[in-house]
Amino acid sequence: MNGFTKVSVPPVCISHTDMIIIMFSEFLYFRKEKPSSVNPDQSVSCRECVYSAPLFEGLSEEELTYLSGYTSYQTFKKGASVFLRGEEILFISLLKKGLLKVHTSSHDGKEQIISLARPDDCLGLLGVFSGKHYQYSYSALEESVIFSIELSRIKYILRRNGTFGLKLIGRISTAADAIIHNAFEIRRKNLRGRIATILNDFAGNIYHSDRFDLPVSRKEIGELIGMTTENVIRIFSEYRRDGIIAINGKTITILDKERLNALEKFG
Amino acid sequence: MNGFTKVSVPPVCISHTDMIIIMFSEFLYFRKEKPSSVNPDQSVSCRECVYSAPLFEGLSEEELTYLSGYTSYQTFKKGASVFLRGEEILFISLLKKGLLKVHTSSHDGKEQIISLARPDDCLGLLGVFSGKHYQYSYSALEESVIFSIELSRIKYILRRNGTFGLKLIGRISTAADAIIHNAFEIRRKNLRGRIATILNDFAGNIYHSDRFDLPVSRKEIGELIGMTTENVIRIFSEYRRDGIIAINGKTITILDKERLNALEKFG
DNA sequence: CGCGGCTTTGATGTTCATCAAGTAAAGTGG
DNA sequence: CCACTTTACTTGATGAACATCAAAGCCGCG
Repeated sequence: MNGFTKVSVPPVCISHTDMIIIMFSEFLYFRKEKPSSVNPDQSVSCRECVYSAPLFEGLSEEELTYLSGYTSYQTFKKGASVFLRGEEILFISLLKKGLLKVHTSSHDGKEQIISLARPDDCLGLLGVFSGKHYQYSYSALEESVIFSIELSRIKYILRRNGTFGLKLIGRISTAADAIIHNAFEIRRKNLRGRIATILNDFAGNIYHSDRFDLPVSRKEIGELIGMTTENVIRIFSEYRRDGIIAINGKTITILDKERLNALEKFG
Repeated sequence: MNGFTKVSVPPVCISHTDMIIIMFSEFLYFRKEKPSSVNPDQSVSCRECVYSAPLFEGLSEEELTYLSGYTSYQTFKKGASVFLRGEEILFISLLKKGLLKVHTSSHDGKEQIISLARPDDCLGLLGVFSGKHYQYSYSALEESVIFSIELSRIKYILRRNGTFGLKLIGRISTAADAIIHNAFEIRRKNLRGRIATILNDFAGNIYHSDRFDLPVSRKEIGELIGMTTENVIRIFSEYRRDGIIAINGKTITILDKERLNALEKFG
């Protein structure tokens, strides 16, 4: 029903003896489409990933080894679907590199983007413990690398290590709170303010540069901040005419940060 | 800074020998204003409350007894402030009876209501594990009873009982997800649909009756679903003219549920 | 009794979505 | 690789939805 089937394990992971176990685990599924491009970069390993993720600080050596034995990773090309709404959640997934959109479509077919997932974000964390299925779909906006740890193994650790639970709760809370805060902030703002907000977000929080390539279409920006494609474009054009930004296709350069900040606050 | 100071412990709780300990605990604070009316109803006890709350299912007798020793309760009159944004979170609080609004005001002074807290909801659960302070304010819309369990004691249990942690995570996830889902649903809808939604929410989820007294002003409804007071009233009037609802001051009667449902879906 | 907050209605203007139409860019199949 | 199709982008015109402003009645409260 949801497009899952077994597929070859990424080569780096196969080299772990531990990983062999996974192949026989009833919990192991991969997406029907082959991983769009398995990253051959040998510097990325599951063990290293688990060991270095801030989420797992405080776990014992033993626990880390245990988890890394049930970890795999996949690379997704730009545009590829990572998880679909309704799929069963079998992993805790950690975005290691890239950018995802978390989205859903309402019954009348209109797409809504709930949030963007950035490196070190966990995927589906909200839904994991309140339901068995993803509540939103996840799609790659850039080439993205995702580490997946079997959910049942995480739960095994959770039951034994309350401190880890506290940490995970913190993770979930922070992520959820950011989404909620954002949703209400966006709602308060007029269209000019919303565009200013998202531009500052890309420049400040995602790309850390005043010049960046938009990873999303104008339409997707509209879906993210609740406005129509046409108005996204209109306000982009307006900001360009006013010398606040420069636009070259997908490339945006912020020219007048002060006015943009003022616009973010007051529309 | 935030209006906390010691105050007499509610009588029922004082009767627990365990509770005496609380009085000397550095963690014990009560609000500066006396609890607006301490409920003398002897049928409500902290022990009973902790034992019966679904959140605590699965805890051992010992653990329950431990927690109930660090539990107190307070009654808040309609309109009273329960927690203020920015206050330190010292308790996990459980709304036992009544209705609260979870709200905040933006820097330009406009109020926004994030959600309504119903009986059995936990207060500030989102913020507890991501920060030390309440992110939103909580105010009573009806006379409300709140049980508070010392946060440090909860954490003590959490570290030792991973299953309880899993349960709490589920709680947090579910609550956060409901808020997020709601926020995006409301955003999709036009004003007519929003009013229909909130009327159905009051009738179906809160009062379980087609006839109920609105616990909020028209202004607050606007703050909750993102529209102006005037338009809330206008659409109320429109629905009354169309025979969908009857209005008598704060009393609302839903007359035509089918049309209301249709309006909720399609505006 | 008078004041302030809540409610209500009408008039007005702004903001924003929709529609339409055209250009550019990007994928697709022969 | 080119013709073809589709998708993304852009601008303008129009109207609908919604906020704002104004005015008046109502109610509770000190």
